[in-house]
Amino acid sequence: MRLLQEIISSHLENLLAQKGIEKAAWTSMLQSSRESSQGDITLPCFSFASTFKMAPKEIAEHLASSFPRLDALLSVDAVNGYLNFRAHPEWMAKTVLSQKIRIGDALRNSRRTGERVLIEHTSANPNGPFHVGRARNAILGDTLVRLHRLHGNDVRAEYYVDDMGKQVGVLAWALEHLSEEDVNELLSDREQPSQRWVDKADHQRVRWYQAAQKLRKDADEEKKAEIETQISKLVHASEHGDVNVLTSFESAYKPVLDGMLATLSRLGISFDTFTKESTFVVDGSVAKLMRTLDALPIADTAENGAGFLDLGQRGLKGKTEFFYRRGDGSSLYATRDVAYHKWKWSQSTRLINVLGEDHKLQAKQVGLTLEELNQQRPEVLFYSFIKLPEGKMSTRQGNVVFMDDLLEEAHAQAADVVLQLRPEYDEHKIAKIAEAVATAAVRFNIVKVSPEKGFTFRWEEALAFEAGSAPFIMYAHTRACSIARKADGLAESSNQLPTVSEMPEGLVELLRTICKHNDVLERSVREQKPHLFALHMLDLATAYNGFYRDCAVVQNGRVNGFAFSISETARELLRSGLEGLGINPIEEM
RNA sequence: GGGCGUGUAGCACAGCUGGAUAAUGCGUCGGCCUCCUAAGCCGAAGAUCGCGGGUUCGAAUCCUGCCACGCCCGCCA
Repeated sequence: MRLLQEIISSHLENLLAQKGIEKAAWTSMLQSSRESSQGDITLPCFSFASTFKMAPKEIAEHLASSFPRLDALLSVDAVNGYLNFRAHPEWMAKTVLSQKIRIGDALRNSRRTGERVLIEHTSANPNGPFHVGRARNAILGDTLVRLHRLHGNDVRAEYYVDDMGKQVGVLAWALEHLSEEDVNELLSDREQPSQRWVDKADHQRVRWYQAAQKLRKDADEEKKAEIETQISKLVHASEHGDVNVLTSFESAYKPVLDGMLATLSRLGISFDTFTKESTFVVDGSVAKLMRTLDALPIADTAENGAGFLDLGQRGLKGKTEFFYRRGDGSSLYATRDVAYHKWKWSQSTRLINVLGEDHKLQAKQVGLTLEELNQQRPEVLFYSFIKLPEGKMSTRQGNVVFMDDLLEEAHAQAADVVLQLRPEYDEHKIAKIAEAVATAAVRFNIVKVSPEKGFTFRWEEALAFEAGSAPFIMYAHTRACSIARKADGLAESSNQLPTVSEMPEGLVELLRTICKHNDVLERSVREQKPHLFALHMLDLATAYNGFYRDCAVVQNGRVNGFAFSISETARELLRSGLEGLGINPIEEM
């Protein structure tokens, strides 16, 4: 539709310039119609009233009558002060078939934009399995990665591995000091973990972590002090770049991380690069950074020698001290994050981070510090947490839904549905479809809502396979695939472009939706709003279903060439769009 | 206490760079399989856009006060 807007814009410019109205004054007002029954593009004329010295209604009428007749437009109407433009269906059909609407593709043929984007997402501490809450980051991040690729950007998906500090220290300590019996005894009051995952390292080792946390909290004072001393020693060593300790940490968390990545892999999520937090301690860049920060005008030192920046001078409200060095000289998580970001800027021209809302303050501090170092702050996509109907999702309280369990349940329920709907399919085929449907439903359920909305996880919604869900879009795609199979090898009955009067509503609506496709993708990528594209894909599927209802592509053994071309275009957009959402575009279901 | 975010039909959610009759899905009620896969299609009912004030020709959208909920306010990560 952007194309149409540009066409209208160029003609409008002449008309309005005669009245002395500059393009800048109205260009943002020329927009997609809110009231789609009235037109496709609308210009509200109210603000011209004083310049024209006419009522808005008359201005719109005047503009409508003097607007030139164009092939691209079916009508130009004035309604109550609005100037409404309706796209000509024949023009839309020609535009769609002439490939002016770029057909996106997640894997190949993308138009390159030349933009290099580094998207960091997930970066979860490798201390236990993903629950649905933590997975929102991965799903949002991976969708963003895919949409950027679909749009033609060069994208690198990066996982920042938290391989030092307290959390990994606790895990490493536990694995060394606690036996399986110790762990079982410490966690005896908890629900036993699912037998299904006993061999999966993330589910296995998290018990050591939990047991250690329990000891740190509940053991007698003497024992607690001993444990704290041992862990502190490890953490301290890691923060000073002790390679032996870091290596032992790695052997503690690596299997956990691999287990977590296996879960993500089932959802179609993968990473191009992994960068370890310790890298920047070991290579000296953190120490160098701290010296640079010391020299800043807003830097200051606390009584015990700790270093901080007074970000209040840069507009930060509330607590304004941002500590980057402890009294003992070691770095903090945030310091390393600044060093990491400096390095990231050396790798790419655009940085995007996906972070939970709890990181907002931290991200602000890091951003301000980067600006203080004459570097840009990264773009950040913040998301709110997923709650359970019973309350907050928390590993500690055992109040969680593990992604592994959700996927198993989703698969089982999807398989039931397939079996019921397609009893003729064999076991293998059912399993394949069920897996695609299950993972798609789970991803889509999360990605379709705006990230800042804190939503409550409900099984029945995550496992909905009807309209408004991923399977609805997948189903429209399988219909298009089915038509393509049927049409293969058949003779064409005609290949004429129909006239407007011959075009049914379903066809026109599909053309309209296809014309919007890349506008939505572009906006989704520019504004970091994956849900916009997800919702557009629902619209596209709905529009395709309307086309399917109104236009017979294959009839009496003959293929309508025109309708088939439109169907094929929609099929390609559905396929690539589904891939952009991380959904396997299966051809039958 | 301070900062940030959210509040839209029974439920969930879109719209928030101001524009017309507030979009969509679930649920409810009613209809459609001799016809390219009915995981579909068609129709109906259902909304004081949290509450009050302000700006404007025009406010769900901007400003302001209040209320409710979430997150943050470690020399933790």
